[in-house]
Amino acid sequence: MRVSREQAEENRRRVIEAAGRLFRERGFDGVGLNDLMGAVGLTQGGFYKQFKSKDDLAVQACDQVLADSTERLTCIVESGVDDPLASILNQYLSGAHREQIGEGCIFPALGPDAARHSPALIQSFEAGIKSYLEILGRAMRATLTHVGETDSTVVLSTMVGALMLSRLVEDETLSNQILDSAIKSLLNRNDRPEAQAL
Amino acid sequence: MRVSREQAEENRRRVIEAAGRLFRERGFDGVGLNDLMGAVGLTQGGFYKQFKSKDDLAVQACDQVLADSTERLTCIVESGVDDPLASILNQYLSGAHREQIGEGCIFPALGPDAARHSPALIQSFEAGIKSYLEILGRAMRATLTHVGETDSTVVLSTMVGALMLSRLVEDETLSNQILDSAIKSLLNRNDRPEAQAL
DNA sequence: ATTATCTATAGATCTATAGATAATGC
DNA sequence: ATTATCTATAGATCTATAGATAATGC
Repeated sequence: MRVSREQAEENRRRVIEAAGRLFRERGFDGVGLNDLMGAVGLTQGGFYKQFKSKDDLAVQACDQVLADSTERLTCIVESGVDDPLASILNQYLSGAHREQIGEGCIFPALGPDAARHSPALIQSFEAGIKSYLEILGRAMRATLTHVGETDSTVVLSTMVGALMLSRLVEDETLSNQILDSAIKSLLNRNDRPEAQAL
Repeated sequence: MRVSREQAEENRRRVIEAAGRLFRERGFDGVGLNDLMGAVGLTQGGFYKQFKSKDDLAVQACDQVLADSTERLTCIVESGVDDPLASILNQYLSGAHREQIGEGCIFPALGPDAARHSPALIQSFEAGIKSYLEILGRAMRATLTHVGETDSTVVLSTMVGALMLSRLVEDETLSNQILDSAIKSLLNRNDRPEAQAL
């Protein structure tokens, strides 16, 4: 029954990862301890030897998800691609992201849920939002044609809102329009082609 | 114990109204049948004589909330005010709206929750989104300085995303910035003062 | 007589804890 | 000997149902 200390640490890591996915898919209240432990082949009895409480795991899982997401975004910005903002928007505001809620951005998946939970969870989200804003700001500055007026908060708000709404619309034409219009709006705003054309 | 038929109908109406507030405040899973019936002074035993299931009530409550919201927005647009879009944005993206989640817009309060629930609930939200888009489109067309490029989906996405994010940020300066930048962005985009200035 | 609401409860589920088991680590 | 995980269960809570109660409505 007992496993090595490294294996136990690995199990713990895998539970946190599974929790990140399951919470995004089903919400915090939609996942029980048996689901969380069962997702990695364990039983729920050992849960409290690994975590202080379900809320404790929720915070750790969200921290992990946010760390992964911000790293992915940072990689895009630092890849040296021509238009990092366009790269980010095209990935974020895609049908693939819309369908993969369990692997997707945490804000449109759990934002309102988190706002109702423990202060620790809100603080985790707040730190994540600030990281996102910082990275988006870098992406906007790295975009050559940028004219430098739009606040990065607007970019994030539109991204998060569009993805969330796109998941509430079964009419696929409208769902795609929500995503595509957001991309176009954020890139046009950034480039201001009309103003430059005049 | 028994009350008149009109009183029963009134009780039913009040349960639906209380449900709309409680669900937005605590999420669908955060409210029990005892909370819902207790909010209007009844006991939970009578619940199933009034509603088919908790999910049935959820759909009715969301329909009611959306009907109320769209009527409020329609009133603003039809009030003949100079800039209906600005009126809507200033109300929607305000600190007051941020603090009053129980009386506020349903999308940033329950959007992700709804996406996980029954198809009936998603359809209710989808119909609400289409109504919002239609009204926002009217508001944009009624705004004199409008240049007619921005999709109403972008306006709604930014509104919903900004309000949701503002509730996840305890740093009030940033929280206000998220709201204010969204207003400014959506009005500027609509007016295009820079393009006109050239 | 009908029925809106009540009390009571079944049955499921969820978080958390207790103690047993069997493998690791000294 | 220590401990990671297991089985088992306590205690709370939640949805839903059953049957009693007392007022309405014919």
